[in-house]
Amino acid sequence: MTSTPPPLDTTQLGAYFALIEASSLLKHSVEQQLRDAGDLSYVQFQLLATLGDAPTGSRRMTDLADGVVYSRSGLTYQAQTLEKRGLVTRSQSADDERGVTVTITDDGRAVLAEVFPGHVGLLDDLLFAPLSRADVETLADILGRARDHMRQTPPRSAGARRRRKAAVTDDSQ
Amino acid sequence: MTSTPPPLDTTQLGAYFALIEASSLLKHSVEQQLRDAGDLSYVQFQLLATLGDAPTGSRRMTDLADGVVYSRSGLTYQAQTLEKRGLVTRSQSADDERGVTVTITDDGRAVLAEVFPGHVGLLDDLLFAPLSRADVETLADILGRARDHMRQTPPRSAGARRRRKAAVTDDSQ
DNA sequence: GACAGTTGCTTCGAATCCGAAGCACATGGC
DNA sequence: GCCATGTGCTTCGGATTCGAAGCAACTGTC
Repeated sequence: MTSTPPPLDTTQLGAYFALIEASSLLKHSVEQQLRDAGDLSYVQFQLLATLGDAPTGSRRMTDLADGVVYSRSGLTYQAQTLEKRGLVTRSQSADDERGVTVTITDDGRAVLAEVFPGHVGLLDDLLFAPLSRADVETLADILGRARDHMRQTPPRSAGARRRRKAAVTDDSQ
Repeated sequence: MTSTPPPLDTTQLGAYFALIEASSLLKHSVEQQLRDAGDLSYVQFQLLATLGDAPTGSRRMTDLADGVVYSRSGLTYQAQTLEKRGLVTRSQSADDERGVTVTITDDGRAVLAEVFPGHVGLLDDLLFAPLSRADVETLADILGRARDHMRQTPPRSAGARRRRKAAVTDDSQ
């Protein structure tokens, strides 16, 4: 028997629903903007942005997948798509024969630059408009803690083959 | 083009990323739990929960779609799936011949009751564990406002049929 | 009542997504 | 070196998703 069907109180329920709804609404809108502005899906944008943010402009597949919270197979698919469009290149990792390093190209950076203003504008309109500066800071703090906690806490029955701790590979030095 | 790439400051970026990442991580974990506990996808759970929450246990398709931020066609697909499993029924609306009313069945409620404890438990572990009571309240407030704002603000291309883009030049008539 | 425009839902096709299985390389024990 | 096991990525099959197009019913105007 389930000992106690632990009822979430109204506040918790409200926070949970607000989180899910807000992120869904935002994601949908952003997705449309990205599609219009640069024919990118949300994941593709996230990937390009992640790569563009990296010092070397490149990352390993697994790290990318973890970064954007995506399945490995899904990432393979998207990486292929992006490669076909010339926005990234894929090459064998230097130190690990089976590793694949994904690198953003100049075209990729160009597309990124193309969509970014609109992206930011949309965020301002939809997400930040009704929020004060303090709200945004608080939000970043609270959700940041939640995210960090979830990243550390493996799902109860992680079916994954094995969870490996990140050994931050410091690139060229 | 926009000559001013309005740069989001670090805090805004942090809030945005935290929102996306937190909701993604949460959604993925919840999805697994729902799959294991009751063979439900996240949307299906949302639909059942929405119906179970309604006084009459039923809603119109469009209202459901809006509620869970979903496409109409996607909802049709899921409603069919749920109907095949006997968790909901679909019937013609009384007042509108073309409207379809979806109603949760006893089996549907049973499945809902089956997965709910685990669902709540997971939320406690993943989302609420690192947050104080005040955090949760604040979160509900801020994200609630953001959600309400987004619900009111039609996306630039709302997709409604009557809403035609100005860019389309065939303004026949 | 007939008409045109609108709305509710479904069908259709194509894209995207995931988990499981598979392949290739890596690593440790012998 | 050789095997067992672990890890990185891809392939495969199936499920899910969306937008556009289509059909049926509603609405207002005349």
